[in-house]
Amino acid sequence: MSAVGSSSHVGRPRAFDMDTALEKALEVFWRKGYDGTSLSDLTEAMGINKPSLYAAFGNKEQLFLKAIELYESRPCAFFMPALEKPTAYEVAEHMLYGAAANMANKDQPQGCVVIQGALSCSEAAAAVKEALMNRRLEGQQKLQERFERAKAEGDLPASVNAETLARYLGTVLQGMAIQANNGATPEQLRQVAEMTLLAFPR
Amino acid sequence: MSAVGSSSHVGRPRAFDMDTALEKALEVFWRKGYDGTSLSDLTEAMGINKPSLYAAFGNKEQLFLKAIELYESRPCAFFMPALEKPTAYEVAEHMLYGAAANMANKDQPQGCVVIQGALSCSEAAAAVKEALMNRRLEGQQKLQERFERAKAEGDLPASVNAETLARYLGTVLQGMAIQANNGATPEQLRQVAEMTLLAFPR
DNA sequence: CTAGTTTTGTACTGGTCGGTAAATATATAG
DNA sequence: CTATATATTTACCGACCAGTACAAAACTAG
Repeated sequence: MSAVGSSSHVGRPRAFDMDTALEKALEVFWRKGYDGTSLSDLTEAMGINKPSLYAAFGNKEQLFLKAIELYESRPCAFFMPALEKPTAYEVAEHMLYGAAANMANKDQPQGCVVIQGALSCSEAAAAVKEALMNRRLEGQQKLQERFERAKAEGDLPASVNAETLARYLGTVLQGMAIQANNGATPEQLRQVAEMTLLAFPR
Repeated sequence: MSAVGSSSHVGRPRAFDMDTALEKALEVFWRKGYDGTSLSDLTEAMGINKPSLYAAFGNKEQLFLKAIELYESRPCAFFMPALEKPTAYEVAEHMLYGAAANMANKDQPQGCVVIQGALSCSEAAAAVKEALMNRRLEGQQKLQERFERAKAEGDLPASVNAETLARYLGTVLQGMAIQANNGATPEQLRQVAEMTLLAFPR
């Protein structure tokens, strides 16, 4: 066993950076959706040839799933951080205003790739569609659990239905993606966030 | 000029019904989206061959647009009828509960084809995407105008921002389509509708 | 009947799809 | 240096894409 630094590779070194290539792929999938994105779109945006793409990421489907993982783990992702706010109301608040800022951010495609990546799609995209469905359901489930915890902590009244509250919030967040897709500005989405919070139990 | 009854046609008669064929096409586009639907999907579902499709409907894009027209003029469409309710609150109420029933209706694809037909899509679908965007904006505009009328009629307080209210409602309605796509039941969507109305000015 | 008109099924177009085989290039290990 | 391992480029695969040419079929008009 030889002492190995963090990078001792045999063979020709990769000529591109996998992370930045994955960012490029994410951007294309985000704008065009899974069905609407061709391998040519991807290789052109990533600046690599097809065999390099397949060697590095598997195939189109696996590349998409890796892009989604990147999307959710980005520094600008707002969902998970919002869950950690101290009160249920602040959770909702940060999530809604985070979505308003993020989904209408002009520096990236409008909306949310988890929502619009494969909403209606071909059979070829069925697995991808299901993966995205599960992500959305898991997000809502986490929100529900957070609200159940808030009830246990006395932060929300016991009369509140955590599942309904989570679904209401999830519905607005998902609707915001469509609004952003339609050209809504961050300010307009903030107004929606403000109205949404009016229905929140205090 | 000869007196013409409603049906005097020269040439070989069409062997299929255009309306039912268009219904079938709508169902496919609804489930698979514009990019995800192939001409083979369409001809198979419609029970006709490609030349018949092209002769009757133009091409894939025109067929899609005609299917959307059909969708919006269906008897089960809820949007336009809701606009005619006497009060702003009832407008919102009927729209939300109509959406809950319609979008999660198990007898048809889940969600709304105007929302999910071409959300993220290829360049080939750009015209279709824009047409759907405009439909969504027009719907929200009609809602806004209805709420402005309600303010003029004293049915809504003058302090209400009709545009924001319309956007809030539009956001929830669009979010409901995603929820339905995720398998939400009509009852679950009704609960969302109920919460949404809590934020409505009375 | 014939002439004219439209729809039908079959077969085909050039182009693009996702994916890969094979040869060449560039690194490390010894 | 040689041997080995990995990445690169080029060229290609069969399948499918949206769309169409063409001739046979089925109707009306006269």
